[in-house]
Amino acid sequence: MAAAPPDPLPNLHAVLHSRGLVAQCTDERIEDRLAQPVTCYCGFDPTADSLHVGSLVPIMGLAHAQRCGHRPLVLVGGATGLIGDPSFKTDARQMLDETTVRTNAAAIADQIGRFITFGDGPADAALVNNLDWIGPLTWIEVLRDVGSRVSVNRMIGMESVKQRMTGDGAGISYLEFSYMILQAYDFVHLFRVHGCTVQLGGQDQWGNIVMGIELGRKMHDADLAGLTFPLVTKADGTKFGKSESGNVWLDPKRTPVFDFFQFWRNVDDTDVGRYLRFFTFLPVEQIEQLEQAEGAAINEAKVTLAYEITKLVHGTEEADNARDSASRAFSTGGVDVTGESIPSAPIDLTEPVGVIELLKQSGFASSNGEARRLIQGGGVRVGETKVDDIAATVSADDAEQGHVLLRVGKKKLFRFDPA
RNA sequence: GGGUGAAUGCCGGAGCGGCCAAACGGGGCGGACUGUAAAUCCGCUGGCUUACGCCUACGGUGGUUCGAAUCCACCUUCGCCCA
Repeated sequence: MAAAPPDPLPNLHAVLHSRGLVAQCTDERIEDRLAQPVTCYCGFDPTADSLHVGSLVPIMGLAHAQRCGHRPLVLVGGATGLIGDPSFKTDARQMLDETTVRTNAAAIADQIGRFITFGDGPADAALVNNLDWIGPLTWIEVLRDVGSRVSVNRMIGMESVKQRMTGDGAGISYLEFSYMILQAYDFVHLFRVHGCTVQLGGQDQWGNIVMGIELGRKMHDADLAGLTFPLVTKADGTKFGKSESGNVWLDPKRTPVFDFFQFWRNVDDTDVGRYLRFFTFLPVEQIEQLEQAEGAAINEAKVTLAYEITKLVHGTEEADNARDSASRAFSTGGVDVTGESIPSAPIDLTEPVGVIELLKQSGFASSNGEARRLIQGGGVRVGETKVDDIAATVSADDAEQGHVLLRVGKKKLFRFDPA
């Protein structure tokens, strides 16, 4: 074993624990294990060409690991993405083709690269794709080397499988059933090739992680461990990570930075402290101070939360932009909302354009009827002026500081830039 | 393979052959109140239309009827029971 690093780094488990990021771990003595630098991994599904905020917890987990001197492996599930994880899903997942999976994997790795450092150093992260080792496997090899060491009795006893086999679920196909074997095999492979001994994952991955550990013991007498992160919940009980417009993505093309910022700015009071711990690197002491705030002062903490996360994901400049735009739009009542982060589109104002048309172009209304209802409900403003006529139009004269700002409700903004 | 039940709008879930764009609940959106919070209250919630109205919609295809989400036949899918 290598000598301890000269500057003792904080213990990963202690760090994660202090931030409420530990749901379960397999090893009572995980702290001892993590006293030495280890190689750990966490998997991400390449189901889209961007991650969304739901993946931030595992990303932060890997980032903390790296900061504690460990070597993170980012596994993109190229192979498992071709199958679909059945864990706690009610339906079979859509399968993707290999080209898509490869493209998505690259995009995802790029996003994760903002949180952790890739390279060749001892604690530098590496990107691995399980398609590279699972792809070449033959059916016979798998059955003989892996299948002989896996108990179906155990598998059907797992909660994630049970749910699909009983009740009113959609049933489970053999394909999906095999998913967990692939994931277990990943762990064993990474142990063999990279000396990886710890797997991190969401709480829903517990069963899969445990399977990998058992398989490692049976195949190589390996001593593996796992740690899961808690499920991110919301005070109102709804699913975390969704906004009116669906998933909140890390890709600014899917979720404009302004909307991203606002997503965090608008979290429930009671969630702020937890989210600060989960999603920022701010010292716990500072977070404790922030969450002391009572009443309206808690908004301070929300701004910090939104700013810090936006900075991590989109960079300082974008974060400044979003924060300033938001504060102008909501606090000072000004209309100087020119920040680049606000969703916007060009417009031709040589002829007056109906407000209904603008509502449709901004995506706030999907039909004339919906746009009309919004106006009739009193929810539409152009700049600071409330629109109360469904036939209202906007012309070049209505542009303020060269822009037309369309507002729906209290929080939704869209900027039109006249050509 | 046999028997049986179901299939409705974003979801759940009602729905005597006409009064059904379809009760009710949830969700979502808008408004009031606030702190860009929560709770509460009010309104809206298929498309086109200023509106009268028209169109599309109750798994699919045909049929009965002046008229069908509601009746019949077949098909598809799912659930349950038996083998």
